[in-house]
Amino acid sequence: MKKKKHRMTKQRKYILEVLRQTTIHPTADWIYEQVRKEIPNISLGTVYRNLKLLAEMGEISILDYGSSYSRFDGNPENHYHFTCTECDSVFDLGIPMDEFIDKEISNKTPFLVESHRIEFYGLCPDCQNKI
Amino acid sequence: MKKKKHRMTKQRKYILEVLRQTTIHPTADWIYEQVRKEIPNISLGTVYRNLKLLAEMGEISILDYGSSYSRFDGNPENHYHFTCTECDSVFDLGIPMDEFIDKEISNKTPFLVESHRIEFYGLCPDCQNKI
DNA sequence: CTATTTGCAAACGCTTTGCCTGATT
DNA sequence: AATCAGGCAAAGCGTTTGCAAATAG
Repeated sequence: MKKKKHRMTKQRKYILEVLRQTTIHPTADWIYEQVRKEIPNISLGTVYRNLKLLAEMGEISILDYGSSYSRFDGNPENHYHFTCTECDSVFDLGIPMDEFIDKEISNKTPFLVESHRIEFYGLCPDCQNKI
Repeated sequence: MKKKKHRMTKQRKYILEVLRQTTIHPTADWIYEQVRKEIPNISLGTVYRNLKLLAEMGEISILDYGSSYSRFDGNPENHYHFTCTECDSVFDLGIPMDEFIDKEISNKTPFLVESHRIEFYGLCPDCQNKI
């Protein structure tokens, strides 16, 4: 594992700056539009490459959920899931939904919370043994 | 709003059956492969159309995470989010992470939990006023 | 210098859609 | 007959990648 050197190009620097100065959790395209005001000929590919790199560097975070494709669940009831970070399997958790947390957050914040989902991450039994 | 009638075709029926008999939270493609064993000339498009319809009917649930594109966050620290179901805005919640929940789930289940994320859904202040 | 990064455009991969034929009521 | 669903293939769309030229250190 060789450590790579990262240059702080003006593109990278400005992308990070734009992201640090907003709280709207923008899409790549929105960021692209903002950066274009300063660096008109930047390409979308560069934006994507830098967002990915900045996330790897721990400077920002990405709010997708890992895989690119959807998963389907024969159980239509809301319930919690556990995703193994090693093998990507998704399991149902047999623990009950927290009934009160929505109300609690509604009281503590200006948001009216109607539902929530919790995703746990870690190692499934099989992968705990493999490592 | 007119209510549509849904016929229970053999394709739809078998897709639902496959999904009900597994707990692996499969992808559309995996479902397609399973159904093909029974209905060899079914098309992927039909699988997608039915999965979407079954979800609308409340028979199954889809584990994608809403929008098709990623959102980026200038804050690399893990924290909770609130998504407005009306305007799709994403907000940071100023509440602290629950430090103990990972251990609690690790104790109660066979999974080794290393982290979790919680997404709350409901109405943001602006949209509460609009409705 | 030279390894990294960029712009451009083409490719990717999952999902959706249009169109027409076939099935159901 | 009228409506709903399916098969097929093309289109869609956000994202990734290959490549030659540019550039940071």
